[in-house]
Amino acid sequence: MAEVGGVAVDRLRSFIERIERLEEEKQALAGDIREVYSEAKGAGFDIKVMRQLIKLRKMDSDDRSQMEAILDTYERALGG
Amino acid sequence: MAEVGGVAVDRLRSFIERIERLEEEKQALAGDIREVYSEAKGAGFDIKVMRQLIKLRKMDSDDRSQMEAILDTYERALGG
Amino acid sequence: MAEVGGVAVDRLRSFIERIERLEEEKQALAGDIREVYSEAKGAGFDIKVMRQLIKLRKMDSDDRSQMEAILDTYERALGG
Amino acid sequence: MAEVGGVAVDRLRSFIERIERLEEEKQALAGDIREVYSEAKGAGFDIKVMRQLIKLRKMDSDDRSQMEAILDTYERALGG
DNA sequence: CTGCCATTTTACCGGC
DNA sequence: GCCGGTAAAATGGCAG
Repeated sequence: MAEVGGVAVDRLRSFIERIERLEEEKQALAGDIREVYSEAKGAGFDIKVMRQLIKLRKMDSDDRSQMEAILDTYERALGG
Repeated sequence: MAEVGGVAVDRLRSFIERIERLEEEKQALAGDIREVYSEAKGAGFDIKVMRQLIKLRKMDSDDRSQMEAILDTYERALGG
Repeated sequence: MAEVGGVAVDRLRSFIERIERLEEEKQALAGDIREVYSEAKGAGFDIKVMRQLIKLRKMDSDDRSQMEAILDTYERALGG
Repeated sequence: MAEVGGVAVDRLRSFIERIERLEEEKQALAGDIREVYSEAKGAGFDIKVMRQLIKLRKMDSDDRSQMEAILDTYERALGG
């Protein structure tokens, strides 16, 4: 029964299990993050503000990456 | 036939047609945008760079909005 | 800096501003669409099902056998 | 500025950095998952169908009548 | 035709 | 417990 309707069942199962394992780990991390927020809230911080700050910091680093990408493109264009 | 299975058919149809009309207009604008890019390309500009520039400008304005949101939140928190 | 690369900078700026203007309008329409969905939701319709209906209507001459999927969804929606 | 609001700023920074670190790890896992899908695609599997399978397996005791939808999709996939 | 990017859709989380 | 908004996933479209 290695093939059903032309599908390599074992291979498929293997891929799916790898993905499921990784998603479990991902969910665990999501849980950890929630805990940290919760802990911060307990320490008197405002979760909403924290999320906003983190978002802003991420935006800034995205800005920097984007700027670098543009410079790269320019360099390549001038070099070519 | 104003109701089928408890569904107000005419009302539903009306909503759907409004949405479809708006989406048509949206698609028309997407077409306009593509034309401008195309025109710019014809004038010798690099579309990829243009997209990057526009993205960066948008990020900057998002940054500003986000910063304002944080200040708002702080103000509300301090005022409360 | 109006003269870097000849008059190109001004030309580029003009293209970019045209695009940004068009994208603003596009976003405004997206907002209008969201509002209609919201209104429909308030009138008791199932937004998810509406989206599928609209998608189907767009297919038209395309593979209409997907209608089965919509019907299934309806059944589920009506049954729930 | 370490003393604004007492020691609070440093405490806040610590929480935020913990969260950012965890989110980085989460993103890394998301990347791993994408790679597995990509590998599966290279092996000839249909990613869209795989996603649905995984979704179904997660439901388990939940409304399993959705299995019909998956089966429909399979039929369509096998037919195409 | 393939990979990448934007948009759209779904799912989650905090607030009320 | 529900709703609204916000972040993640997934699909579709465009450029190369």
